Amino acid sequence: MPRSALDRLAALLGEAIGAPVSLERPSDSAHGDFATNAALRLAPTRRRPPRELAEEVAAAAGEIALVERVEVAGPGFVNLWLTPAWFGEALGEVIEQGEAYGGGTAERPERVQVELVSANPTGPVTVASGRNGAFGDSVARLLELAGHDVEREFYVNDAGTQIEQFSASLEALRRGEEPPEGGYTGEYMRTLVGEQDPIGSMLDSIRRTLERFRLPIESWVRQSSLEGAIPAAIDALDTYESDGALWVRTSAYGDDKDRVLVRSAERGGQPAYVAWDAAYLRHKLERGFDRLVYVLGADHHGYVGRLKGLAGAFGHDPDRVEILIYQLVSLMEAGEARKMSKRRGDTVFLDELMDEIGVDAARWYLVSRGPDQPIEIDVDLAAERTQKNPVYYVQYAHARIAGILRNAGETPLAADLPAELAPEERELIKRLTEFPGVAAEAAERRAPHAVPTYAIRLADDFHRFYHEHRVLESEERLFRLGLCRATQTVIARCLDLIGVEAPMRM
RNA sequence: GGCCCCGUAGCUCAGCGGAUAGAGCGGCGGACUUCGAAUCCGCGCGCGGAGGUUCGAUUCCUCCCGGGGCCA
Repeated sequence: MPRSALDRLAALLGEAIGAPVSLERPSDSAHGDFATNAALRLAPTRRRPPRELAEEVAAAAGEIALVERVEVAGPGFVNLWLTPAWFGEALGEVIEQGEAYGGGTAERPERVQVELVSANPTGPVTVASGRNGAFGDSVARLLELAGHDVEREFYVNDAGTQIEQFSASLEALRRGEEPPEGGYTGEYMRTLVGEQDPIGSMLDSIRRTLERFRLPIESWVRQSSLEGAIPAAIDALDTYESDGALWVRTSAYGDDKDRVLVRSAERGGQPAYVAWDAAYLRHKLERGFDRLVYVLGADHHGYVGRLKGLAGAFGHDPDRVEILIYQLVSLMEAGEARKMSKRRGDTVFLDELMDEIGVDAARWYLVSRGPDQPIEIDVDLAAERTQKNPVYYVQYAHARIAGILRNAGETPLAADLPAELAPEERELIKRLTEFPGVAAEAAERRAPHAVPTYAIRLADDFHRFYHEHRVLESEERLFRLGLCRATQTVIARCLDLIGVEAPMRM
């Protein structure tokens, strides 16, 4: 599906040479507005010298009306310069499509469930869960933009040993005693002593925190509500008995070993954790999602094989289950690493981080690193560093544009093209045409950190344009107002994808 | 012991097998009589190490070193 003026150009070229073509923006603008390495890629399969193929690609490109100039360079690159008409078309479609620009790129829209955060209701949301939420929610937003139907779900672990520890700790506090070994000793526990329903109260707090974090949860599922569903889930699985225990044959579906579903009578005969996981997974599968996305921290990477194996053991395609793993958030204090523990209250809560640096900086910070990259938060520097957070750089570009449009008085809708485009205008428009590709790729790769990276570049191009050119008192007023509006739209979209506000003033 | 992730500039990080590897922060020096200076411009031989695959490797493969995590 052609996604933008850039993609249509690539498609045209691809058609001409009978192979897919991707257009890249060269780091050096002396190498054209866009360049393609198609000849280099094609050389091995067509058994032809790359330069020779490049000449043919160049000839084909020269036939396209929107291409102004073309050259063959280096080992076989083809560099393209585009006509003002192409720039006008590119800008026009951003203005015309507005908020829809860059959307609907999914080839096969799916019903997707994204399970995220799912923090134990035994304490406030930590920054570690904040990363889960920031990452997972941005993936969800990217999938929505691409055209998928997404539901965010929070799984409440309100049963099991953690909850027992939690309750026992509270009981001890109520009696004025110390919590048991391994119990919950965090400060926040004191506020729960008088609560009728401490779990429910904790859940309310979690709900408020996530709302403040601009993370909409469409569905909440309580683990305790699944207990009755365990027997039926077990019946539906591929299982066998051994040593008095009941096992599920996950190893037949990609897991590295089988798992105990129900412990042997000597060990209490209780369903194991895996049985709960199975009941929950079945509950998800039965709701008709095409895809189930789990967002889990690196400490849970052992779940990948288990969950996919369970899906297989239910007779479903394990590929319907997709597990996104992100590396952990660690704490630095006074130059030393600190092990975080919610039980001990030895952690930073998401609300504290938001108090300290604001919601926008927090969301930006937690999503801007790749999921495979561990995040270290230096508690001493967090507030100081945030003044330098690039989120403000991007927001400022948006506010600046808003100021110009306010002064302009009317809403510009046309992209009247001047006779000649300034270099800064060309760069900015090229950047805008990259957005649909960036968003689509970020969605496909589940890599939301590409969005802030792109947003910085876009803001950068805008600030440079702004510095060099007047908008209102210029001959190109209408065109430049259109360029501003288009830029503002795309910046706002980027910020929305990562849950950051796009301010009209700062 | 097995498995997962990471090692890129002083610091924090980008970089779907392609040209001379990029940003932000910090540092130094410049630019406001003009739509917002929270901005712009200039100053940078850094891909942990060794092999391999390839026309071409920061990117893919193997081993080693160094950090983090999970399981046993």
